[in-house]
Amino acid sequence: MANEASYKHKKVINIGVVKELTGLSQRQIRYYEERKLIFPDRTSGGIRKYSFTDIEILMDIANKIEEGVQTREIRQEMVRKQSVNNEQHRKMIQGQINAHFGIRRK
Amino acid sequence: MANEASYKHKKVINIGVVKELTGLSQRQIRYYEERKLIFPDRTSGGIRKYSFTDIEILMDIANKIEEGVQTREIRQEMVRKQSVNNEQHRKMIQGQINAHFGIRRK
DNA sequence: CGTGTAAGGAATTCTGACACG
DNA sequence: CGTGTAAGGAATTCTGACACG
Repeated sequence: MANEASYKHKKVINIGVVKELTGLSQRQIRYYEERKLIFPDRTSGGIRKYSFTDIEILMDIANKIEEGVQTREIRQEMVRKQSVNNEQHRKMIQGQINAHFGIRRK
Repeated sequence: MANEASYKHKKVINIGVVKELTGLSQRQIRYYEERKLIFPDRTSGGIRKYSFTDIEILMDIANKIEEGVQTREIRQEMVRKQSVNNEQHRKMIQGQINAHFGIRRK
């Protein structure tokens, strides 16, 4: 059976449902994509497909917008967090490599 | 944050995606509904909405059909399993009630 | 019984633009 | 900057029916 968590990231949801689940307008949802805050997939016909993760992100965005944060700032924050994650991930991988090979000496 | 597992049961997926994910035709998917094997939601406009659970069920159905099992038999099997589950659930609840109140005596 | 298909219509989504600010 | 809206078109989905078997 497939990993359950993968459902969360699978892009299968139309904008109409995203609208229902987030309370945002289609205009808002598309605008946040234009501002590079979300990245839906597309069908061959051009229909946007979102994941549950996208929906969670959109709700976070909505909160920040309400607080007066600009999309530009939200975007910068996302990029920053991403590079932090990448760094943490790099360190973790390196740690695993060390655990396997690093300490041992001939 | 919402229970992650709830994503699995949320009916948000259009038949086109279900078709992609299961490899079944729209005709087949709709027919299995007619035979009461799956129960998608509907939008106010009448568009069917499926969950990831529905997709899993559809893949099970597809396997059984391939094995030559009739929809009628699959249906009966589902009903049987459901009543077993209900019975187990009843017993479990009763067990919890007993654990709380049953053993103690004044 | 289970599935394909053509038919016509309806619901949904898409883009680009104008508007306000 | 962020969002609403009317406009026209395209992609998607729906139902009921005929067909084969």
